[in-house]
Amino acid sequence: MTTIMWFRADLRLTDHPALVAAAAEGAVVPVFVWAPEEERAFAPGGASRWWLHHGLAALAADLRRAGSRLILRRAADSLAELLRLARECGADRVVWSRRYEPAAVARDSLLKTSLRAAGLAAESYNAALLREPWEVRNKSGAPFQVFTPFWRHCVALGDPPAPLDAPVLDAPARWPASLELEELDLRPRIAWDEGLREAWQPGSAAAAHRLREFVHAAFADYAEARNRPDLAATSRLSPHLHFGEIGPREIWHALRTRLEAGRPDWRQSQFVAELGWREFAHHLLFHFPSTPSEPLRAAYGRFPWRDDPAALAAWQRGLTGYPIVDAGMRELWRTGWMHNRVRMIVASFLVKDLLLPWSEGARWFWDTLVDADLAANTLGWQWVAGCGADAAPYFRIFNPVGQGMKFDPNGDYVRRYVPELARLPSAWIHRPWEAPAEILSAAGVDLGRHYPKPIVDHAAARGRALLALASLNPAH
DNA sequence: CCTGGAGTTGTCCTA
DNA sequence: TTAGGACAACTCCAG
Repeated sequence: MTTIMWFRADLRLTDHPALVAAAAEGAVVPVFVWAPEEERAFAPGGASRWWLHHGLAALAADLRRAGSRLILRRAADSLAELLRLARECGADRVVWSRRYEPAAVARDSLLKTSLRAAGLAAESYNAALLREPWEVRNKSGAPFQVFTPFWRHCVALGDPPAPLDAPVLDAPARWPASLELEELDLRPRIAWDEGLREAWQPGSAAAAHRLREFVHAAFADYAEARNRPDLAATSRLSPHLHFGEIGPREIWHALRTRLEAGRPDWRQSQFVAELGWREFAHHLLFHFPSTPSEPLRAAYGRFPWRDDPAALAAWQRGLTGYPIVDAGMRELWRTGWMHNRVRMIVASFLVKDLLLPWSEGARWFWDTLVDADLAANTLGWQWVAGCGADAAPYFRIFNPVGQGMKFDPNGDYVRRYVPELARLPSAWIHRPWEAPAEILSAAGVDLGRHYPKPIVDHAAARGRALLALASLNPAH
């Protein structure tokens, strides 16, 4: 038997049930088909394509070391391309790892039926989640919509299966033709990716390395330090997880091996709960597939969002006049990533201070994040906007000054990404418009020239947001 | 079916 | 200075 291993968001060789199934019987033809049109409204953005380019290069190298290859194709229709590939190499089976985005679910189920109708075997497997979304149900048989009971339930189900070793791959009698990686045209035409190259190394080897470093150095302090964008206290595994360069089961068992003896309660740790949020996001996306574009709470459909292209542009470029917001937006633009605490701050600012639609923020994140993930992005934005599952209460409006002083107390994060403020003392760096004139001039800052004055007054904007939110309540 | 407790990440005012 | 309560109402979920 010859099996096509259809890679998508599972760019690794370990803990890969589909690959193990493929290798168990006969030859394996590893394939990646670039078909962004099939993702509908959510084709990968620029930063994701950059990561994908390098992630595919890394996977191809891993496969070469295993005596195999990665066949690359560009197609408008994955089904037709897989059928063509099967003819070219005499394959009689196609296997893949499941995806959970609505467009992918629809495409994959149709594709499975069609492959079988064409006389090929077709099987899908779980490489991305601890549990399948349909396996997790509350006591009434419905999907969960609140995180805490969801995660309690998941943890009570016990440890997920142990990760699988990378299988031995037999080559097929004849290889189909492949494009060169450059021909997929995933890299930017103009070289804006310098910051990404400095910040990231895609690939499963780098992911494994990052996990080892994190467990060794940062896990113990994670619950506190994870909120500090000025420290390197988070795992930064999110893009690796999104592209499947490492799987959650591998993380789970690495933690178990490392921590079980000294810290038997590790399953209740904050970091493991973050894996839980990733699971919860996929659970919600699978069961509520309209949420990437529609609020889960229907009342928010009539929220009075503003239309203000100038304010949106100021937010996107990091020119709002609120240093912690601008630092975050510039970190995103430069490195393709933003610290989680700062994601909440900038999102709250867009949605509540500027009253701009959460979907605009989600769209910008989608294009600029190397870890852009439809499940996580949708949950995060709807949570901040208050219209999602387990959402923030309406009165929770982040104060960008208070958040800055609390979580970037020395201003180092702001200084790194907003260099025009670098010489301001910590006491003023999160509120330069309140600094005495002599402090500003000593720091070389001319507000309105070197750095903008605040584009909205936070106290006034907060009042406006509370009024707008109250308008959703029929009693008002 | 009913009931009651609870719900990631805040802010601001008052005593 | 600091601690505590108000800030809506609703829906989810378990018992």
